[in-house]
Amino acid sequence: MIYLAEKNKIIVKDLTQFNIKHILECGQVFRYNKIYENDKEICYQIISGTYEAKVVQNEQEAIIYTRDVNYFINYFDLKTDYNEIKRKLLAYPVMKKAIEFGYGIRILKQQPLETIISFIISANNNIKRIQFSLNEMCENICEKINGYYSFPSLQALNNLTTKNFANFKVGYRANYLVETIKTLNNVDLQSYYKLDEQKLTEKLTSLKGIGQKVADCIMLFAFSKMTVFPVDTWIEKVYNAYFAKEKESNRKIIRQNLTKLFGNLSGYAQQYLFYYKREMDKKF
DNA sequence: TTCCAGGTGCATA
DNA sequence: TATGCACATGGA
Repeated sequence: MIYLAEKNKIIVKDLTQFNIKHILECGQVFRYNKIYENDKEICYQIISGTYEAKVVQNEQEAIIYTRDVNYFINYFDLKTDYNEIKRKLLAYPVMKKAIEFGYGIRILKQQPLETIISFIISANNNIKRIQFSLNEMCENICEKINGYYSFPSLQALNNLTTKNFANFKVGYRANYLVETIKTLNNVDLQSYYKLDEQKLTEKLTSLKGIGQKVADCIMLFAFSKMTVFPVDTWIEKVYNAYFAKEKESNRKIIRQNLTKLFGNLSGYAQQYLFYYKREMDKKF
């Protein structure tokens, strides 16, 4: 067990497989804020649906302060041993640097509705503006309770027009969002947890603004499907740098090859590689 | 000015 | 089934 749960906090002792910076900044989630950072510790606020936590991490431990301990034990997937996963992934030589760099990544268990909306906005966009748009949306239609804005319910999202979304700077995705929200009124997202990868892909890609890549992200970050390998512009770069014999730009083929290579560890591998490549390219 | 960012929809062949 | 273009937006 890597954590200890108390009434209003979770203490994570094993920092070889939990690093709040890696977890939040690896690109899987958008609604978080760095509250402060000094030479001793770092503090983030994270909002998921209507839940909120503040995480303070120093050299010895990470403490997750929250009213909803059980929610965040599941959210951070604290019952899974990531050292075992990383050990298996190290069988692939290219993974070594990526895992050393993002050793504290954990794949979050996010809420389906929030993940769907977030990743529709993510298409052909950059992370900074995805965060901006989501925050604008939340701050405009949710009330500030206990110092933060929740993610809106489906009911609240129903009130938003294309023009509203345009004001949140989602660009041409505004209409996709309105259409998908309309469709979701007749969908039980909880029932999607039971579906296999193929069925779930069919359901998700039938929604406006969701293709293979966005569906993969939703399956990975909300439905814990570890057999998927979302291929975006960064993974295409990774593939051509470390895996390809000759340059490949067909993302369907890239996805086929990577899922074949990593099997049921695909989702984990993808996230270590994405974070590593993106951060490395930022620095130079 | 052009390119790029966690791509998708749609028309066309 | 595969290919190519349009699509908002703002930073580099």
